[in-house]
Amino acid sequence: MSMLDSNPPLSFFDAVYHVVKLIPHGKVTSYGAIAGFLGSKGSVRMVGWAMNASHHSTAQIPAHRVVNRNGMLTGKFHFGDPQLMAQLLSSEGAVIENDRIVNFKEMFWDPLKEIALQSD
DNA sequence: GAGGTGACTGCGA
DNA sequence: CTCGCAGCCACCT
Repeated sequence: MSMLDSNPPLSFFDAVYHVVKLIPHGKVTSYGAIAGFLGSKGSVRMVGWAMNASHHSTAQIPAHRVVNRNGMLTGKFHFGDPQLMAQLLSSEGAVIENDRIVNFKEMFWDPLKEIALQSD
């Protein structure tokens, strides 16, 4: 079968998209948190790569809610307009200052913890 | 089939 | 404080 015909149960990208779509409004998370939730803490790069491909996905991915561990808007240049990411986050209650979420700690949403609590 | 790439992270100097 | 390096793995050429 060709690689285009591959039909895995759930690709790594899809898993990332699933987690990102679970991020509540007004909350944000980090690449490392997502990678840790997926069980591959070392795959943080792949998470970012998945977000890059999120544009290719038809589903709406709130990629603006994913930032690095410092709460910095590292991927803001991938939204077409560099200000869009900060604008979206700002509209959700985030305080952006110098391309960084000042209240990042307050808005941080850890899927590994939050989802685990919801699961049971 | 093999090599290059990356929206990250942690540690060392 | 800043800067550099290694690790990790799926996707693309």
